[in-house]
This record gives sequence, C-alpha cells and structure tokens, in this order.
Amino acid sequence: MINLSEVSIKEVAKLAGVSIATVSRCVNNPERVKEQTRLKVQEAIMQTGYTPNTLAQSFRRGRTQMVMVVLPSVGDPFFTRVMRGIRIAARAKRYSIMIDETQFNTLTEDEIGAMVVSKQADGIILLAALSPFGNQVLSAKSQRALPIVVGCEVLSPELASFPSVHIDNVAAAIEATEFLLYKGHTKIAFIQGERSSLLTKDREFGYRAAMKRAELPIEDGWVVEGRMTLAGAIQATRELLNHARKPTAIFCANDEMAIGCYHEIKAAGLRIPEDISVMGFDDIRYAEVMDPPLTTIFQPAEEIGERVMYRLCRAIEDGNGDGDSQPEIVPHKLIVRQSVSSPPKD
Amino acid sequence: MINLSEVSIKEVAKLAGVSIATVSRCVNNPERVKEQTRLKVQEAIMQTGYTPNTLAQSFRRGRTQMVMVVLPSVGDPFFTRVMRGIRIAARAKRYSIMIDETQFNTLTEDEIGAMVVSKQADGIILLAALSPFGNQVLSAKSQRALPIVVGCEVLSPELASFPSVHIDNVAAAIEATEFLLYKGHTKIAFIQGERSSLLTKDREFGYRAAMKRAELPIEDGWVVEGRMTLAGAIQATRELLNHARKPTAIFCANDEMAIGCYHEIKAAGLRIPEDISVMGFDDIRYAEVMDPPLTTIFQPAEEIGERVMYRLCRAIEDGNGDGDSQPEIVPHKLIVRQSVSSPPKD
DNA sequence: GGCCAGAATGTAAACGTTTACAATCAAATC
DNA sequence: GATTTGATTGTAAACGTTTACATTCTGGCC
Repeated sequence: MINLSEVSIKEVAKLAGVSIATVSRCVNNPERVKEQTRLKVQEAIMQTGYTPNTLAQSFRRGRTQMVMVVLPSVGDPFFTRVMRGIRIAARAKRYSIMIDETQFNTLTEDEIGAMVVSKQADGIILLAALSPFGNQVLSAKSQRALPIVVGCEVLSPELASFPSVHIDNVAAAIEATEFLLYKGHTKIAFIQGERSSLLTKDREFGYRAAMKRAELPIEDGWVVEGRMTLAGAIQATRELLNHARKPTAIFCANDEMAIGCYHEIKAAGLRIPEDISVMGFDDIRYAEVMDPPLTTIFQPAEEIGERVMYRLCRAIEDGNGDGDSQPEIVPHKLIVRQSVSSPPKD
Repeated sequence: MINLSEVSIKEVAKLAGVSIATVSRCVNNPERVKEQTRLKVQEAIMQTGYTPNTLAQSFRRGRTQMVMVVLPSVGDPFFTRVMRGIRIAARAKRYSIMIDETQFNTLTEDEIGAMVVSKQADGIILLAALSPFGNQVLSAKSQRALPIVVGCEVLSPELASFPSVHIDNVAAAIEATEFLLYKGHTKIAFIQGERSSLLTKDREFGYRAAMKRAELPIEDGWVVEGRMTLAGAIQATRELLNHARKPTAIFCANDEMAIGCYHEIKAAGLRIPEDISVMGFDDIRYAEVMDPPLTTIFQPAEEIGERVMYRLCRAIEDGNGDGDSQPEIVPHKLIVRQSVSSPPKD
C-alpha cells in the first residue's frame, strides 16, 4: 500500500530505541549493524511505514539519481526504441530519467543550463546534435565533471572526449548505397537530415563514398536537405521527382523520412519499387508494415540506449569517467524487404 | 556560460556584506528588500556566479517542481502529441517532467509507489488505465493529497473524483460509426484495445450504440480485442478477414492499430477502401500520409496535454485541488480522408 | 529632539538525512 | 582480572536553503 506518511527517521529511531544513525545504517549499510538491532529497526520501519525522504537524501548526498536525456524529438519512433533501452538500464540502476527535446531550441538551452547548474540531474545523455549549446556544455565539463554520454550521434572533433555509443554510420550508409548499386541503380538520390546533425553528415559521406567508388556521378540536386520529419521528406521528395534527371532510387537518412517519401512518390502516381526504389535507415517498427515493407538499415537502438545509460552510470559513479572515452561502436545490419528492386528499364 | 560552481548563498552574503536571509529574499521576494541592497546583492551574485542549489530548495520547500507522467507507451504517436502539450505547459509553469510507461507493468507499480512515497514528484498525470495500481494511488490520495490528474483516459466510477480532461469517447465513436453507416456499410467490425482501458470500452460502447440505433446486428467475432499495437491489430484483422460474414468496414480503436490493419488487409490482397473501409481514431501524424490517407477522429491531443498540466499545477498550488473535479470535455472532430468509401456491391 | 510605525535587515532554527568521530560493548588474549 | 581489539552504537555537525521572529533602520510626525 502506498504510504505518503511524514514519518522521519527520528520516529523510527525512537520506536526502535536506537539512534537515528543506526537507523540510517540499517537502511544503507545493513552489514555494519548487528543482526539483532537490525531486526528491531526493521520492525520499527514496518510499524511506522517509514521511507527515507528522497529530497533530504538527494540534498545530503548531492545526488538525485536522475539523468537527463536530450533528444531531437520524442516523437520519432527510432528514439522511442533508444529510450526503451535507456529506461531498462535506468531501472536496473535505480535512476529516473527526464526528457527534453531540442525541437524548440531556444528554451531548451536555458533548461539544460538550469539543469546542469542546479545539479538536478546527475548526468546527461545526449542523443542530439549539440551545436546550439555545445560550447556551454563543454565549458561546464571543463569546469567540473558533469558526466555526459553521447548516443547515436557522432561526435564533432572538439567533443570527441565524451564517451559515446553509436553505429558506424559511414559504413552503414555505404552498405545501403551499395545494395542499391548492386540492384543496378545508378541514379541514386539522398535525402539528408538537418545539417546540424553530424550523424546525417556521416551518412551522406557514406553515400558519396559508395557512389564515388562505383564511379557514378552525383547530379546537382540529388542530395536534398530536409528536416527529419514527414513534411521535410515530402518536400525533399517532391524536389527529387521534379529533377531533370530523376533518380531511380532514393536513400532516406531515416525511416521517418522514408514514410514521407513513400507518400509523395505514391501521390505522384509512381509505384515502389517498380518505378522508384526507396532505402531507409533505422528500422523503426513501422518499417515492416509499410507498403511495400521498407528496406533499411537496422540500428540496435535498444542496445545503444542500454549501453549509453550504463556508460553514464559508470561515469557518474567514477566521479568523472573521462578515462574511457573510446566510442563504442555497435553493429548495424541491412534489412532487405521489398522497397528496393532493379531500376525500371527506359 | 554554464557554471557548475559550488558557491552557496553564504559566499554571496559575505561578498555583498549582508546576511544570507537578505540574499535569499533578493532571489525569492525582491520586493521585500531595498533597491540599493538588491543591487549590491545582484552584483555579488553576478561576481560569484551563484545559483541556488535546487536540491536544497526542494528539500527545504518540500517541492520538486517535477511531475510524473504515466502513460501506456511513449512510442504511440498519439501520446507524443499529448506529451507535447504537457511539455509546453510544464515549461510555462517551470515544471520538469518525468515519464513512465505502464508497458512493463510489474516494475512500474513499484516505481510509482516509490515516487509517490518519496515525494520526488509534486504530482502525477495519468494517461493510462490504472487498473493495476489504481487502488494504491487511490489510497495514497485518501491519506494525503498527492495531486493526480487524468488525461485521455476516462475514469472508472471509483476514481471519478480525480480531475480529468478528455474527449467524449462515446459520442466520437458514435460519430465514426455513423459515418460508416452513412456510407452504406452494414457489416462493420470493431477492433478494440486492451480490456483494462475504459477508454476503449467507451469507444466500443459508442460503436454498439450506433449499430443498435441503426438496427443492425453485430455478429459474433466482429468485436475483436487486440493490444493497442501493430501486432495486436494485425492479429485482430486477420481474424476479421477470416470471418464467415466478413465485414466491409473496420473501425479501429486507434490509429496505431489502423496501421497494422492496413497492412494485413493489403497482405490479403484487398484494397482500401474499395474492398474494405477503415476508420481510425486519434489522428496521429501518420494518418494523412497513409495509403490511402486515413479517415479518423481527431483528438485535440496537445490541448488535452496542456489542460491536464495546468490542471495539475492548480491542484499542486491549491494544496489539494479536489474541489473542481468535473471532467473537462474537449471537442473531437471527424476527419474524412480516403480510407472509407461505400461498401463493394456483391 | 523624541517618538512611532513601518520598512529593512539580521539571527537562528528547522528541514531529514549522512557520516566523522567518539564512546561503548563484547570477546579474545595475556 | 586486566588489556586489547574490533564490532557496534551514539553524538553531533553538516549540507544550503527558507522563514518566523527579533532587531535595527528610516523618515515622518508631534
């Protein structure tokens, strides 16, 4: 039964006939107290329904057992998966998590600042590009150790000292592009995400590398920048479909955009993959129920989430975990479904 | 520049040549201090880079400025929308939010308990059916006022005393069903969500009411229970398509399920809406990019989120806001797209 | 100038823990 | 039995605020 009582450690101590220090020890270091008294205190705790006041604990210990997760958009199903992993690990490590979106950039910066300053969170998980406030977080880090771990996103050089967990985006994008090439496509377009995201740059880099290796030209206008949203993708796809040299395959920097891309292609009366092939990235849960099911790159999102969280815990517990700042690279995987075929003959 | 300094109110006081009480007042009740000293203190705060220690504040004030949001699944795009509203209001009211999913029921209950007991959150927003721990939260409420506001979900009788914000699910479901009837359907099936959710019951009730009013029979097996997930909907749709008296229209209790429903219908080689019409519920962002775009019921999710949050704030500030426990009903709207047509002739 | 009222400020307690240190206890050793 | 030792417990300070209450200003009034 949930009990919102106001009983403090004092009442327990009195009832058990011991000092408050002993009660505290019973709760936190049971091995440092005699079996007999431990039982007595245990009993008193039961009787009173005592539970430690977390506020007081946080205050005293200077720890909140909370971590802050900053991501571009909670709505993206990919991040939902990452969050699931984070949540699982957090639960195991007895942390609570707070979430913030970068979507409305301006305010967020303040919030992170406030969070950091006031030490309301013990650490930060960054799943987003951190251009807007990168410097600030960085300076915070240099001043005092507020643990930060980066997930999914790749790190810009000046931030490379943060621990991070992500896939090899370049390799994955190469693999995706090469699959399209293998299927016979030569006119391959790429819808990238926001410029600010390095991750998207890596994917673009992989795409370009694969095209180059295949000695294929990339026409002006084949690489379209969109916001990583449905609307962004729709707009980008429209541009591609109007391109003088229309691509036969579109590689979207993530699956959310592939959904928008599908819509626009169909709206134009074209078929997937007969008229145009589509490649995604992430493998969100909708990928396999799309029509046709989406060929994409699987990211072990839950695993990334878990690892990031565990990594952060280590950093928090070590006081300052910048010892092991090797990025952890987790494996990706090409998932072949039905959105890619050979290009149409013309 | 973010500053993780350890300067406390004492340093500021010393530098400004005043007592700590005055510094505190400058920060919290500037009007209760002389302009001149206020400036002096202001200056000292700047110089030292002081920011109040939130942990100490929370401890002292017994308030955390955090609220906990409990929802079935963060992954559902509908809740993403609700969360956006909550977040906006929270930001305005200077609250932070923590999220918990009921998905893995067992542990969650503990967590809520812990949260509640330790007063780490000032209030709770429930967007989920609360069967598993309903009693407990309820008992907590009776013991001491931990504000709880319910959103989206409709309230079971014994919980009706909690403030809530939601649409009229019965009316909305009637409207949806009547639209199908109006289009000429008579064989209409309903895919409901989890039994535990009252909300789904209300929608089912509306569906049944509309059918009854139209004097149409509901065959055994036309109302299928699924989990409110893609997989649940796929399974449910499969059953419907194998039904001896196959329905010509399927009304899904939410859009997420409609996505799964689409997939299964197409997998069976049927066309939407020519062979079978589909009606959704929620109007998530994917609804309009689905193929064909989904006819559904729009819920003002962001608005619900905002209202719920503001309501909770009121409850927190009033100490115990169970005065105004009238449910707030917000308007829904039928959104006609292309997933519903007249039934096929046979 | 003395007095008063109200404004401004200071003093100190309190919030519920944790923890260094001191004190006590019990058992083992001589 | 005295001494030592280690285990167990108690005492009290500390964490950084807020705030009731006491004190000191300040300026206006007689």
